[in-house]
Amino acid sequence: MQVSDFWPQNDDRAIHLKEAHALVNTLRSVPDRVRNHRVDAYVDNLACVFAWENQKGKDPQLNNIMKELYNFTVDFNMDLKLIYIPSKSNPADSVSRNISAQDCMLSREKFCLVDSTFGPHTSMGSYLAIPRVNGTCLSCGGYNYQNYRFCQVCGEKRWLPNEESVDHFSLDEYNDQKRILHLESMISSTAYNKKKASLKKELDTFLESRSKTMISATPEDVRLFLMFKDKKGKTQVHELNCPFLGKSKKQNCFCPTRLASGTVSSLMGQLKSLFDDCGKQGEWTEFSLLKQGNPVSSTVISRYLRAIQMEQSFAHVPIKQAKPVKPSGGSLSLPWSEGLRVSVTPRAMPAGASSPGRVTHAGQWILGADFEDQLHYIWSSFSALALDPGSPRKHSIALVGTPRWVDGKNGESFSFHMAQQNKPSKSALIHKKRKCDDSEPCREDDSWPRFIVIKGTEEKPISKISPFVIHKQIQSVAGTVKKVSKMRSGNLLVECSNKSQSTNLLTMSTISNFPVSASPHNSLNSCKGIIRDRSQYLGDLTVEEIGEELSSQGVTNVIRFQIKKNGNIIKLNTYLLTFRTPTPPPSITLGCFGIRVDMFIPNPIRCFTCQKFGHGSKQCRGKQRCFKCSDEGHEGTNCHSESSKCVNCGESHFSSSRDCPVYLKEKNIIKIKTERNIQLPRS
DNA sequence: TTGGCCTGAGCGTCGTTTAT
DNA sequence: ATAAACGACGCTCAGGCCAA
Repeated sequence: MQVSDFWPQNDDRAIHLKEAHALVNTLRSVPDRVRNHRVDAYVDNLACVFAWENQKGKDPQLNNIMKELYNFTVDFNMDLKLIYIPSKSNPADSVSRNISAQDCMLSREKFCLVDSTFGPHTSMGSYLAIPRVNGTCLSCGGYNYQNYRFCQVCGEKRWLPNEESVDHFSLDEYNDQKRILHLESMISSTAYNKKKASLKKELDTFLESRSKTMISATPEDVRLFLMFKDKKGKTQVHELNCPFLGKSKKQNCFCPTRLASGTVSSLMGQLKSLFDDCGKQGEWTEFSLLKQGNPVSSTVISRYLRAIQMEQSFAHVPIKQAKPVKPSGGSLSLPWSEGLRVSVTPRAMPAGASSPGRVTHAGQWILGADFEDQLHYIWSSFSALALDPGSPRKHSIALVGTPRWVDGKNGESFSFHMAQQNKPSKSALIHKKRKCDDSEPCREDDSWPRFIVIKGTEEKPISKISPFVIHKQIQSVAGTVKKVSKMRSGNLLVECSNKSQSTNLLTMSTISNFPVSASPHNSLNSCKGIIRDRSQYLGDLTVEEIGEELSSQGVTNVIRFQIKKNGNIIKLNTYLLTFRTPTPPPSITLGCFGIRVDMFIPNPIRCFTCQKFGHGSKQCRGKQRCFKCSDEGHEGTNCHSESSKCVNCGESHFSSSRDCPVYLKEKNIIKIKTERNIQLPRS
């Protein structure tokens, strides 16, 4: 029901008086609806709201209207509550800004001018300010201006004595209507519109079953409709442990069939268009008092689509129709992220071009700091193949992930783009895909972050959120995880059992409407290992070259140990490798030679200022002590004492001694920490 | 043959960067 | 400061494919 009225043009009262008066008039116009009721009225004027709430105001005129309003509520036994709504969110406001019928009227002077210039004319009826006179319609008996060709009351064509007069305003309504219908039918006869009409019918039926219409539908209704459609899909989405993972066509397994993510996206487009057509346009305003806009524009729906896309990318759903990829001159202009899934079929590797350590397998997950190198390699090898005229062109590259990067040093999230003008895309799907050759199953690798840190915000740290809510949220996002513990910083440390849990947790952005961020743990997801190249397979290769060769075996960084002897730097045959897995592999291959990998147990850090273990001099808050005599106030280089005393154990040896019992104890703690991959306090 | 699923091409819009 | 160029993205639509 819509009630509307207009103020006289000469009403120059202040807007708050008009608003208050309008409220009184509105209530008066619907007495039966408000009598004996509690009424919430949305008003876009704060002065009115405050005057009513406080039962007084500064403006006597406003107070008079409020008294009138009060009397009305008493007479009608009504409990009235005024709620403020900003003008831009107030649907009634937009109506009041529309052109009214009165606005469309010609003034008497303008009408006479038009009439004298163009002669007698038709239609417009009540939209003209001139009275209808001189002439009665034979059909309805209504009064008309004598030369009108059509009755101003019923629209019937009238016989006129002067048919020859020129009528510029007359329309060939019949033929125009016919043409409009023809044009309309052309539009509605297209396949797309037929589909849309069919979809609308289906949506109407669905909404009817929920006692809703398109006008009252919410994003939740739309999501339920999409889920209803989802059940009719024919794309089989395999579980991660299904042997048919990555296979196309229907397989003989119990994995569910769903709508392809592209179809869901297409459906969303059609639904959005349908809601637009019925007047529900613009962004969905979930948090305003009056929910309005297009429900398909809601974040509920876009998150649903993202989830579907993610689910199907994890399930390696192959793309049915494929198009060739055109490499853009070798320049890498892809947004990158942590946790991208790279899907490259083995045939994408040009024969002979891939060195043994660099083959990227289908379904491989690229994580962490070596991402850039790997992506460069994939892209260059792929480009090389695509540019090769003899290429069988049956390979694919697909990168799917979330554009987010976590700084390994500071643990901060920031967006990143390389060789890219614009910001990285929000879309998870980064590059077009080509037809997957499913002759070879996709291989899972285990380089996914097992330990995820979930941080709250300063306003709402994790500790302020109910543990039950946290538990439920983690359950809903990732299922039953291996372990959840609280870190000393107050953040949550979640240990995942499988890759999908890890990936799902990394997408978590809220817990109970409070923003949180999830990122891989900085140290627990990687480890270090030692290789001793006694046979000198590696010769004089640089660490960069070695790192590149070993990257496919999970190596993200290589450091070669060296010592200083007589002022000369001597390179040792011991290498420190960083792996992107929580534990190092027992061995790796250097080309065709296997070599054992030992756990790297770092030496305890001793502070050069206070000589205590566990921190460096940069973080030291203690006083300067001598490593020789343990006295305060001077360094060991300036020590003239003949006796020695350890700062840590008090025995007569230098604080730097490797035989110090405190040093040995520290070393043992670090060994336990490293071997069990646990945090220092627990070890 | 028909209807529905599925995907990619094309187009328009918007935001950002670069050139003038 | 402004225009042009560029890329990302959303939406529309057509056509291939497949099952009933």
